[in-house]
Amino acid sequence: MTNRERAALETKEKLLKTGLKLIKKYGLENLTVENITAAAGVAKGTFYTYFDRKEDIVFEICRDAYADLEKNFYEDKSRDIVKKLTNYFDAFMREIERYDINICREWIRDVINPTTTPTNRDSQKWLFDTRTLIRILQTAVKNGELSKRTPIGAIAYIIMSELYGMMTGWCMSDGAFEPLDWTARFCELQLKPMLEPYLPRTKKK
Amino acid sequence: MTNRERAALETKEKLLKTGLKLIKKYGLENLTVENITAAAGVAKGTFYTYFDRKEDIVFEICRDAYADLEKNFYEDKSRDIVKKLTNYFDAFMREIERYDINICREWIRDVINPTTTPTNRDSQKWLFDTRTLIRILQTAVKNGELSKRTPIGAIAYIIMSELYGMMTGWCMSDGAFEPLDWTARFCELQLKPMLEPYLPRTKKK
Amino acid sequence: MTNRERAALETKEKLLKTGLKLIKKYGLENLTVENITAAAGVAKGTFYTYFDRKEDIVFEICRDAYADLEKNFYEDKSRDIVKKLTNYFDAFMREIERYDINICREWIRDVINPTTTPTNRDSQKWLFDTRTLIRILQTAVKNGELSKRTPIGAIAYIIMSELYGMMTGWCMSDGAFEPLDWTARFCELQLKPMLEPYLPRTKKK
Amino acid sequence: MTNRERAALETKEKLLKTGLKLIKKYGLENLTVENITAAAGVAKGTFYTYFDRKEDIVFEICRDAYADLEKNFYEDKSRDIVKKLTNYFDAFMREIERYDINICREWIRDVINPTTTPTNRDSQKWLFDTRTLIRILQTAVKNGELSKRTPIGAIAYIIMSELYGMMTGWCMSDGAFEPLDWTARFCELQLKPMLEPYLPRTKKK
DNA sequence: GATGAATGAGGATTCATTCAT
DNA sequence: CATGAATGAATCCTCATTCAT
Repeated sequence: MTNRERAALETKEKLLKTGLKLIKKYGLENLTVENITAAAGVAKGTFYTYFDRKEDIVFEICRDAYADLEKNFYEDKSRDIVKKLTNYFDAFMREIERYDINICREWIRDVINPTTTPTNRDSQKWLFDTRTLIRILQTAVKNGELSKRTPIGAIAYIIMSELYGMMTGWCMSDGAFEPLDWTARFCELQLKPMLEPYLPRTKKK
Repeated sequence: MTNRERAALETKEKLLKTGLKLIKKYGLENLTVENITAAAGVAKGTFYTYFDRKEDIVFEICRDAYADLEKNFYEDKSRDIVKKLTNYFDAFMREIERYDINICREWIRDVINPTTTPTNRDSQKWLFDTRTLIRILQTAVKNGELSKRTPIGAIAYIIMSELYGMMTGWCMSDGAFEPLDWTARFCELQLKPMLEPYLPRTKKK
Repeated sequence: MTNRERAALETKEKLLKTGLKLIKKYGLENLTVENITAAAGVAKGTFYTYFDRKEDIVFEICRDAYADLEKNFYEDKSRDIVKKLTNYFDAFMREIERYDINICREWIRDVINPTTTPTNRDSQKWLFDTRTLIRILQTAVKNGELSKRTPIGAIAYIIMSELYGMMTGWCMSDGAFEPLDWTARFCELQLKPMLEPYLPRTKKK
Repeated sequence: MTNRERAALETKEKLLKTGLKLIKKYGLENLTVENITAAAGVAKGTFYTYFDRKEDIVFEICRDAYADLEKNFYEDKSRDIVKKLTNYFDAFMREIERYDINICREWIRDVINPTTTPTNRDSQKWLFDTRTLIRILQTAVKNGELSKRTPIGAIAYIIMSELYGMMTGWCMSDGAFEPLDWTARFCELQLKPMLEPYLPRTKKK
C-alpha cells in the first residue's frame, strides 16, 4: 500500500467516524454533507470521492461490523443451527442497539423510502443483510445442518422482515420494546418451529 | 347543517378520496399538494382549510375506518378478552392491507421520522392507535376482563411496536410476509401468555 | 380583470423589464435568478410563478414585440410578397439589434445548445420565429401571392437559418457585420430568386 | 525524438482521437474530462498535461486539418484569387461537415459564449480561422493578386461572420441548409463583388 | 369557505482544475 | 510524464405554506 492509498483510507475513516458521531447526535436528516466534511476537516467535494450519495454513509458505517458477524457465524462451534442463528440474530440486534437509534432510523427509512437508484442499490443495509442471511443458510444446507429442500429465500425474507419489524418497534417504543428479549423470544417461539421441518433427523433413532 | 357546511364537507371528502387514490398510486412523497388539489378540482389553498400539513391527509384518510374498529370492539360479544383483542388486531391489519402499501409506508414513516410539531401531534396514526388500544384495555379493566394491576401502558406500547413492526415487514417483504398469519401467530404465541397473568380466575373453580 | 389579476400582470412585467435590463448589461449566464428577483423587488420563488426555467425569460422578453411584427406584416399594403417579406425581415433584424447583443446571444445559444425539455419547447425563439414565418407564407399562398406548390417548410427553414446565421455573424463581428445591410442584400440576391418560381405570373401577359 | 517524447505524443493523440469520437456522439457538454480520459485509458490529470481547459480539445482536434487547408491554398495553382478563395472556403466547409454537428456546435458556442481567458485565447477556432484568412489575404496582396488598398481586416471579418453564420444555419437546419451550396452561392454572389474593386486590372487591356 | 399569488427556506451534487507524489 | 485525491465554487428550482382578497 502506497502512502497515497494510506492517506485516502484515512480520509475515508475520518469521514465515517465523524459521520457516525454526528448522525448519532443529530440524525442524518438534520445534517448537511457540509456539516460532516467540515467536522472531518476536509472539503465538501471530498465526501463524494468516497460516497455516491449522502445516504450511502449510513450503510458504509456498519459494513465492516456486519461483515464480522457473518465471519463469527461461520466460526461458531455450536452444534445446532438454530442455536447458531440465535447467536447470530442476537449479535445482529446488539449491533443495532450499539449504533443507536438515529442510525437505526436511517436503515429503516431506506427500506420504506429508498432513495436508491439501480446503481447504488448495493448500499442498502437490508439487502446486504438479506443476502448475508441467504449465504448463511446456504452454507448450513451445504454442511447438512439444514435439509436441501429448505426454502431458503422465503425463510430469509420472513426473518429479515421480522428483524426490521423489531427495529421499527424499537425506534418507536421509547424503551418499552427490548430488542434483545424480543429476538430471543422470536428465536424460541418462531424460528425454531419454522426450521424444525428442515433439521436433520440424526437424533431420532 | 347549513348549505355551507354541507359544501365544506363535500370538499373535504373530495380531497380525501382523491388523495387516497393518488397516494395509493404514486406515494405521498411523489405528490405535491397541488397535484392533489388539482385532481380534486379545488385551489391549492383549500387544502389548508382542512389539513394543517400535507402529511395530515394520510391520517385523516383512515380516521373513520379505525374509529369504527374501536366501536366494533366494544360490540364484540366474544366472552374472552384475548379473543376480542385477537379480532381487533385482525381487523386492524385487514384495514392496513386494504389501504395498501404506499399508505402504510407513510404511516410508518411518521413513526420513524415524525414531521410533527406539538400542534399537530394528534395527526399521527400510531399515537391514535396507541391511545385507542389503551382505552380498550382500560375498558377491559373496568369490565373486569383484565386485572386492575395490568400494566396497560407498557402492554399497549409493546403491542403497537409489534403491529408496526409487522407493517414494516409487510412493506419490505414483497409478499413473503403475510400480515394476517403473522398477527394470528402473534396473538396465539405472544399476546395470550402476556395477558395470562392478568386474566380473571373465574373459570378456575 | 380583477385587482389580483392586474397585480399579477404587473409583477410579471416588472420581472420582464428588470430582466431585460440586467441581461443587456451582464448577460444571462452571469445572472442568478435571485439577482433578477431582487432587482425587481420580489421573492426568488415568484420568478417561477411566471417562468418555468431561468432561460425562458429571454424568450418572453420579446414575445410581444415579435407578435407585433407578424401583425404588421398582415397589414403591410405593399403589393409584392417579396417586398412585404423584405420589410418583415428588416423589422425582424431591427428588433434583434434593439434588444442588443447579450440577448441575441441567448437566442442563438438556445439554437445551438437547447436547455429545452419537451414541455417548454414553446419557449424557443427560433421555433416561434419559424412557425410565424410558416404562417406568413401560408397566408401568402392563401392570398394567391405565392403559388400553391411553394415548398413553404423548406423555404422557411432556409430563411431562418440565414437570419440566425446573420445574428451569429453580428454577435461575433464586433461591428464589422451590418445586419440590416446584410438582410437587404440577402433579400435582394437570394430571397427574390428563391421565390421567383412561385410568384404569380399576372404580369406576364 | 526520445522515447518519452514519443510516448507523450501518443498519449495526446489518444486523447484527441477518443475525444473526437465521444464529442461527435454525445457533445462536449455531456462529457466530463474523466469520461474522456477513462475512455482513452489515462488518468484524469493527464488531460491537463496537454490541454489547459476542457474546451481546448475541440480546437486542437481540428488544428492540423485546418493548418493543411492553409497550405493547400498556397499551393493552389488557380490563377484567380477569387477562385482560390472559393476553393478554400469550400474545403473549409467540407471539413466542418466532416467533423460533424456536435463539434461544430462547440466551435460556434466558443464564439457566442467564450469561456476564454487572455491566456488561452489562442485556442479559439474562430480567431485561428480569422488570422489564417488575414494571412491568406496578405499573401495575396504581396503576390499582387489583390490591391494594396484592400481592407483586409474588414473583409476577413465579414467573411468569417458569414461562414460562422452558415455553420449556425447548418446546426439548426436539420438538413434544410446545405452548407456547400450556400458557400458556393456566397462566393459567387457576394465574395466576387466584394473583392472586385481590389482585383488587378491586368486582364483589361 | 375558496382562491392563487407570493413567499423563501433549503442543500445536494457535479466536475473542472490543481498539485503533491 | 502520469497519477488521482482533494478541492470548492457555483446555484437552480421545488413546493409547502401563508394570507390578502
